[in-house]
Amino acid sequence: MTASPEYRSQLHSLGCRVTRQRLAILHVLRDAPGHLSPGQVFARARREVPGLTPTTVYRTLEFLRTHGFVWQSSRDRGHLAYELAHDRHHHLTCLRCGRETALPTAEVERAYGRLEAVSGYTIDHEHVTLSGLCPKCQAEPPGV
Amino acid sequence: MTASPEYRSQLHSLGCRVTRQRLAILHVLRDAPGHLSPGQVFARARREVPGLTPTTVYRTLEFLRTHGFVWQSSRDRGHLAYELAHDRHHHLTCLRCGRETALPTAEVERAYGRLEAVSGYTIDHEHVTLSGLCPKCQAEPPGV
DNA sequence: GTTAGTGCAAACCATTTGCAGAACG
DNA sequence: CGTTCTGCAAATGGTTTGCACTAAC
Repeated sequence: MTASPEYRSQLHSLGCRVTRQRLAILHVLRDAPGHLSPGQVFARARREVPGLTPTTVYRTLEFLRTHGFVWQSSRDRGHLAYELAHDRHHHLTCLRCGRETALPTAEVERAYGRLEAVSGYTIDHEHVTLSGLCPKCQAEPPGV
Repeated sequence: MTASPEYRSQLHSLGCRVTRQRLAILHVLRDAPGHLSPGQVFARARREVPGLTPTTVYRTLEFLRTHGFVWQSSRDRGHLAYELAHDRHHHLTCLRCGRETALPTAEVERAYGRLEAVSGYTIDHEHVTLSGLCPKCQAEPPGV
């Protein structure tokens, strides 16, 4: 969590106020390797802003989403997850060990492009998080 | 909701009891075109079993899932959805009008196959529900 | 008759909302 | 200073759990 003139100016140019809470939440998302749940964002951002409340986290995440700062996706057990939007990469989450792996955007686009052509739909790429078994966990015995 | 000797025998062979509630919920899922939320399952199954409770629906869906009768997937706004497992087809849900369209399994397999090859993962096809805009809604003005 | 399954009520947890005070510009 | 944003507290809604009763076998 270092200084962040980029975020300051981005928020400012939107006519929005630059608050410690928004900066802290942006920092948390920037430093996270993959997706974070609202609860995880709250736990980490509270370290930077002690008086922070979950309410503010939810409102800020929704604010950041509507302004294009973060992407939202559906994750396990039907809960929401957020990630910074600066680079649009896709994730594969391992169902067993939880590890997240980035997917080449080009491949994902190509895969969905075929499905779009077949169906006529415009597929909403951002809202999909793929999950499966990573190579390591495939090699391990299926027990546990 | 007709007679269902298939479900009776399937349940029976597992050593599980054949109850009106389980049969009703299986009928509801069988007659549904796509995914259903627990709440939707409850509303429909209650018509067949008046005294049914949401509790039983949740427990039964979890029971059916662990025994391979239904698939579970993450849907919009981070909620759960279920569908009968007998035929593995994939769905595309329109974000605006909610219409569900079946996708040719072969195409989906091919799309994911590429991603699996690139990543080394085994992708869990069943837990993904794709969403986007259907052709009709794409043609309509973006307002509202 | 046993045991699994259900209904009821209450608990639980993530998320949302109303409102008054604090902070940004 | 005016407006936006936040904190607090309470409400909400979907989901889970404990326990006693019912029903399947």
